Amino acid sequence: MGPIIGMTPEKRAETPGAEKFAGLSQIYKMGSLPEAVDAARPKATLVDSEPADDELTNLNWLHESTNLLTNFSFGSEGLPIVSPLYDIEGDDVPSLGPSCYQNPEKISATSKPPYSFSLLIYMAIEHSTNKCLPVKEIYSWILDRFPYFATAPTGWKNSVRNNLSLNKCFQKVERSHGKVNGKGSLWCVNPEYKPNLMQALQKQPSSSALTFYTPPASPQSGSLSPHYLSSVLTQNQVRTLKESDIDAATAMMLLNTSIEQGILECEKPLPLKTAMQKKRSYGNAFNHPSAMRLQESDSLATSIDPKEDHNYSASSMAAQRCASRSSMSSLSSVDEVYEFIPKSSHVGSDGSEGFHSEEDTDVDYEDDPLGDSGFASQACADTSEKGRSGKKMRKQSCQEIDEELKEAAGSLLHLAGIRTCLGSLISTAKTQNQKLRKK
DNA sequence: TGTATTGTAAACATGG
DNA sequence: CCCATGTTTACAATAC
Repeated sequence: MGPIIGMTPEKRAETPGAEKFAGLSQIYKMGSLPEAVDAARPKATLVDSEPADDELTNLNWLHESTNLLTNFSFGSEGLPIVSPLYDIEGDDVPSLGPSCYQNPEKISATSKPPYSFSLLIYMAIEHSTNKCLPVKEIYSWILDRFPYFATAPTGWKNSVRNNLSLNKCFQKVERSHGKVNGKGSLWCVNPEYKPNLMQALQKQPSSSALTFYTPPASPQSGSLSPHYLSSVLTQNQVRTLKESDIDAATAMMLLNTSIEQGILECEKPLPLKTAMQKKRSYGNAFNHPSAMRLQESDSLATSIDPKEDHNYSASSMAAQRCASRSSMSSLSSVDEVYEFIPKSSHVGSDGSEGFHSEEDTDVDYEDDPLGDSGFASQACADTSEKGRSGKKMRKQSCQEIDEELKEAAGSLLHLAGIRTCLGSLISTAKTQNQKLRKK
């Protein structure tokens, strides 16, 4: 492969499609997340998308994700329980300390690890509590586990950075401005590629990697159980809501995943963030056939340069996202999706295209005829406040807003691939609205 | 043999 | 200016 075509300097979420909807675009805008990861605690672990690969269509990876919530407790599978969730910063997670990491990696202290840099990075990140690490921590982790690098030429750090930059498996998350936490960004594993990384890791000769990352057998491999998934999500949600300081980035990815997963459900392509547009297609190694198949049939109307398209992640990522199976079907409404977003990350507060969340409804618009939708309710409420022109005006206004709501929500949900939810959602809301009006 | 992946090196930009 | 970080380019080695 020759030199790779230059990419646009702006790697962040600038997908035109996403820009149209500020709400979503903000949601996908990982890089701009305030307190994205610094605020993270043992947190809302990502509920990853599930590629429609045969090997990955089962819930192994999802189960693994669930296990992430429980500190990788694979004990039930008879696998060594190795909790990678020791807190690097020595926070609230019981620190097991590196001593419990006298894993086999260290045995080969002087030999080169059998892992590629991408896997090393992946392991490092996965070991972290926040599932995000600055480069320096990644260095440290690798050095700690693989002393080989202590004596290796310094070029390996360059390789690490190079890999982080180029490998689509890794996402950069900006640190929050206010926090003096060193310079540089935090790096996370792109949930989309996590299954692939795990798969790659399992293919490694090292049994330690296997015991470490091999997901347990799925209780329900093959197809998604909404209940199971719901329970996972609920667990996640509950945990999330308990945290006062929530990892917005994770929640974003969670939402991202959820919505993306819904995309496939409805087979509606969605232009999403193109944050992972990278030149050297490291991530292509993890593209699975199903994704490619979808890509072929994908009518995704992104404005990705076709030249870049085959090589970079944009379309393949979209396809891969589309390949992600999911949880959206288990969500009864948009609100359920948004419940996973920490309030701090809710959009619309800045007057952007407010796709208001439930919290708005609950707090401010209790008498909202469209209780499920703060979006319309606010407008209705405002109208009502001014509504000295009588019920007729108000009714008309609300009807108009209903229409707008349907349109807006329809567009958004259609875009998000969760349109299937819309029918029931709106009809329910409409019914409620009518009932209230009758009163 | 060609291609894809991975590793490595180096140049450069940016920011603390 | 130094250093860490991040990006980009280039090339080599390797596997398939």
